[in-house]
Amino acid sequence: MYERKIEENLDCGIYVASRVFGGKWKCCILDAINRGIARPVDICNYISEASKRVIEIQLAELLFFGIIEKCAEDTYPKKSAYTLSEVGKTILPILSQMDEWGLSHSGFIKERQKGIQVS
Amino acid sequence: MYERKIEENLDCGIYVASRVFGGKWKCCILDAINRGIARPVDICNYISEASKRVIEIQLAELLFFGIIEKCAEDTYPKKSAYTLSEVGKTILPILSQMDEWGLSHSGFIKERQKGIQVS
DNA sequence: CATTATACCGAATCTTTCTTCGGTTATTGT
DNA sequence: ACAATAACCGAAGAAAGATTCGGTATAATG
Repeated sequence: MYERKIEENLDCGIYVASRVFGGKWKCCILDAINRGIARPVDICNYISEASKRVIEIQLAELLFFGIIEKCAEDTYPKKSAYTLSEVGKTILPILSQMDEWGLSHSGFIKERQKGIQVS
Repeated sequence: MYERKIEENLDCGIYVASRVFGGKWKCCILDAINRGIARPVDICNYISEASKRVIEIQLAELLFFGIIEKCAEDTYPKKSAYTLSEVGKTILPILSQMDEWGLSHSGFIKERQKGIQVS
């Protein structure tokens, strides 16, 4: 976790949302957990492009914000297992909407990106 | 605009979405334009916390992606004016959803942030 | 009981993004 | 014509975020 130098504006809802489930991998992590991939190792394997460390950090953050829960009731796993909290589940519809939007416009965006290494 | 060193995964809808309207200020810019704040100066004043430069850059990016349009038909303004494109308008419901989510959970998040300068 | 796997953590480094600052060009208003 | 304002750009550097690497502790396995 990082020390901020510039104050945040938590009065903007969009800012709060991107604070909580923005970032490069948090959505993927939530998606994984929602699919029942509960243990850190499994999440890391599922999102193999991401570094192990960032998944650890973001799991900790999601836990901190109460978006996910760490369960002791280890049915299958050996140790840690995460599930979505009630609050966490309220994020899912937003994620699907974003995913849907992105997928239906990805061709268009890819076209624009072609031959362009900048953004 | 910045030169990327790591390739992007445009096959993930969420990634595409955050590529197009993620970032620190793009949502605010879209919100401003949606409210009829059309000219760059006015947008800068509306989002006074953001630097002028980043608004210029992100306006250019939104224009590049076809999310906004630059209009020559200057009714009121002296020079540039931006409006949401048809594609741009499809983003609005997602923004409201995010805003709504953020606002209804901001108290909770603020509480967690208290006395903590990290995230 | 030694080995292995898992869950974490800290620090250094690197990439991406944002900000600051100093420009140029063109339009507006007097 | 001349200042003032607006739009836009480039480059340097700061800040945020991600990655890499090397740890410790503890639980599972043979």
